Amino acid sequence: MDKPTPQARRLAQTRSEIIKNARQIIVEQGIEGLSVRALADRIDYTAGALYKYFDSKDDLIDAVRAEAFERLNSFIATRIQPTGSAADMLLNGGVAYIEYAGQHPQEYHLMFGMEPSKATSGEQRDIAMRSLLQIVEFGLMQGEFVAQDAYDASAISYHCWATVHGIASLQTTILLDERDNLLPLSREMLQKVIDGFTA
Amino acid sequence: MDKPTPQARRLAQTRSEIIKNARQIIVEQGIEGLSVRALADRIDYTAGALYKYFDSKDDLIDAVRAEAFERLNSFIATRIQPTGSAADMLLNGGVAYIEYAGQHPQEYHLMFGMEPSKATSGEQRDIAMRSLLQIVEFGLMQGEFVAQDAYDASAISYHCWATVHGIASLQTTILLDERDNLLPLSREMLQKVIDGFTA
DNA sequence: ATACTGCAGTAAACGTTGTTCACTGAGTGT
DNA sequence: ACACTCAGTGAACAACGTTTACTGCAGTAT
Repeated sequence: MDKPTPQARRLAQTRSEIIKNARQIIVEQGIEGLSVRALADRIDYTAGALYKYFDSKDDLIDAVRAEAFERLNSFIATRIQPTGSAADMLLNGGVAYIEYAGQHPQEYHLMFGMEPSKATSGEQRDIAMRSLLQIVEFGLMQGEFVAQDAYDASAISYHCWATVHGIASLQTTILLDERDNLLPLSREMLQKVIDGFTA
Repeated sequence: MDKPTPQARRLAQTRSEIIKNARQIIVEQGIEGLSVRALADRIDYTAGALYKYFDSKDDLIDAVRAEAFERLNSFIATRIQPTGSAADMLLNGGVAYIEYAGQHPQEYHLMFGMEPSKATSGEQRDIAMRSLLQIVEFGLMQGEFVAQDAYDASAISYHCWATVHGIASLQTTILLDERDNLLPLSREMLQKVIDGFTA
């Protein structure tokens, strides 16, 4: 079922080529450097041609954003080994998140710096959210973490998410202090947060 | 010295009128709704006229951003009474920050959602940073807080800043959970962070 | 009073942006 | 050989940020 016809393959191929080059422009020059014409020139197309593949520039950007979320998610996944404790998974996953944001500031800004306005990328974000929630629930279930009142699993997830996101965001915009490397400090901060709900 | 001549007064007056209306457009329609022509129309000017008051649109936006920082800073200041403990100041200040961000999402996005690129607004941001650092140092000095290793005053500030910023940022973009009111939970999370470095 | 000067504001233009649309030309199925 | 689909073109559109030559008024000096 759903055998991809050759035409459909070509279409998908071109589409992903467009997305790939759009991403490269963003990485090199930031989101402001991405114009439909500049992107078309880069792949020897005409500006109008791109509208056979995307309804609008916003649509295109959202596709790039969705891909960025995928990259972020899979990078984090490589840093989490399911054998470890829930605390380790949270810590390593969070640090990976911060590290990725630091190494890909333009992509990170694309993902979180502006309102998504489309649903495609939101899906990917929800995936990340759910896996975070699963880890927390796992930790709660086997007594590694402890909840109280309104500070339940989703609240704990929210707290971790917010901490990691806050650190990553500050890191890309403001270097509050001139440290050689913020990662160890980030790890320490995250560890403190995790300690806050560890039994 | 520095008696403001009538012309200078008028110039400053018009300038602030422009900023005020730019802010209103942003609040009503978001940053995307702000065009030089739309702004000029609103105050019965011509687009070109605004360039007598600002070098560029970016310049204008940065002025709006600087004003937004001032508003945020003074709002926080009203919620901090210097008589209380350092922990209370951090908690109330942080909650005020989150509250303000929730009530003025467009302004918040303007302040932190994009790279500043200009220095005028960065100044205001540094002011907020310094007063935060002062509170932490105050708390450390009288033994209310405790530092360790690399987790010194600036690291603690950074942690608070990141937490508050992360919560505020998530709040304006993603409502992870459908809660009636996120403020109590935010307060609780912030309290936990503060507990982490309280003696 | 008169002429000069500086400056606030205008109107029109320029180049670039996102987007649309009538068209072309090559490939495919019959 | 024919018709049809469809990826891609090129010109046009309105809106954008910005610049420039110009206008007319306020204030000042003579």
